[in-house]
Amino acid sequence: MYAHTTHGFLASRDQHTEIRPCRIEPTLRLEQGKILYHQGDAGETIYKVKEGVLRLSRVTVKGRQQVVAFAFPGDTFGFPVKGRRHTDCDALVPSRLVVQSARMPGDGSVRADELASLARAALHEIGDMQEHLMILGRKSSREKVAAFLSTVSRRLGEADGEAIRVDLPMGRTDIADYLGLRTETVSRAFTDLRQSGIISLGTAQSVSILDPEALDDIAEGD
Amino acid sequence: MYAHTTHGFLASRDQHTEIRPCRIEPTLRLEQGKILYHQGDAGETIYKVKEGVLRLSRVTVKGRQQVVAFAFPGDTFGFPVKGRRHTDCDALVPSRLVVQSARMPGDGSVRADELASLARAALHEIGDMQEHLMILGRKSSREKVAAFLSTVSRRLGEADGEAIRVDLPMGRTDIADYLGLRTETVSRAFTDLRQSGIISLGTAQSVSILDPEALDDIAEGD
DNA sequence: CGACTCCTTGAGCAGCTTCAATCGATGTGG
DNA sequence: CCACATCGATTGAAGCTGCTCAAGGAGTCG
Repeated sequence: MYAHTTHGFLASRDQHTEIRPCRIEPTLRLEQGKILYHQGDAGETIYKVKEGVLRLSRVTVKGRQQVVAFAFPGDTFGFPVKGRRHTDCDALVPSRLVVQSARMPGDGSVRADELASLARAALHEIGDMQEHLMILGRKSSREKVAAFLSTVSRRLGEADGEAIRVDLPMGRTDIADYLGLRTETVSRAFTDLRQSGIISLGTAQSVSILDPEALDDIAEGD
Repeated sequence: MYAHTTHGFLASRDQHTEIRPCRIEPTLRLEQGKILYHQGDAGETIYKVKEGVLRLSRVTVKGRQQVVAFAFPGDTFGFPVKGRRHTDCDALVPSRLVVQSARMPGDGSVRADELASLARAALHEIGDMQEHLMILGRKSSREKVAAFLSTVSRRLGEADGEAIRVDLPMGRTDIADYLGLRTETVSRAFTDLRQSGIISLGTAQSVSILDPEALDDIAEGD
């Protein structure tokens, strides 16, 4: 079970779900496992993660899942294309989100700074997805897992002397579906990295990265 | 040599970003093989393809290439992240581009409709990249090549009775680098599809899709 | 404690890659 | 005009990586 880390996340006074009309940025609470939206849903909003981790995924005809992205605190996600969601989205851990408009001019009054914020976030998202493409297309299983751990540790990790501790909010299946692998292969890669002395595992979820530099070397080493 | 089709695209991706005749939209010509920009270059513009095909790619430390995307007529590409290009870009065939600003508010005066056009194109790009992720993560070589041919035929193909004829502007190596495969594997997939009677090959570049429906079935069949 | 879920490990197999040779189209020089 | 060189595409054979199927271990919760 995921023990939520309390460090570093933005604190908010408002713990309520209700949308207050006087506020520009209504927040939303999402319990673990709850679905925010489905692929194909109509939607004109985007979300910014205040706390928690979300999973964006698509399911294929044959029932296999591709995790398109994980959304960490600070990330903006949910960009609709032609007013439709292109992925499913659910919460891996209890999460809090800020809801923002993603309406285009012509649909009504849109503020320029809102639009710019949307554009900037979308551009950032494109950069992230290109990284993901590099991982999927050009890496071995070991390299993929190393790259994944490196990224996650930068987003969720806590310094622990030389090491970095991370409490993974997602299971092996999610990691596999993100990297285009099977859970068995991910598990073997974890074991491999552990036996190389690069990481250590408390539970399966709690990872210590003992040698971040070596991890990055493996991740880069296409 | 690639003979550019000047008419008869089966699909055009032109959004409602009509160029207004009163404004000066600078166009750019790019010869075959010429580089438009490199990864890491500073840039505040985006480009819309009027004619031709561009290749967006990134090179890894070990010299292998990942083709992130192909830009076909009607596509907008080149979104800078934090003012930097995230890929290399070069022309696979002689191309003509429309140059557009991608500056954000704060950098100067930016028109709302320009910004909205940028945002819309970026959102569209995200959708395309998600498709690419699905292809890279969850498909066999045969399925990847089928999905690729299906996409390209919709963008560049000319109807030919039941069949669709396509003149591929890219070589086997580019296709392989796009799909996360080796050229030999791509070649074998072409041969496979040919022997199944789904496609036929004039030269290696000129493909006829004899059974588009069967091709899509293979492409979907995760 | 026992049922459940998820992770790990093992063995065999399939698909993709690797290395190598051949073919075909194109271009060049004699 | 033909011989030859060149580059990309194709084909073959062998090896390796990741997948499949299967069993066992570890943590969780009733």
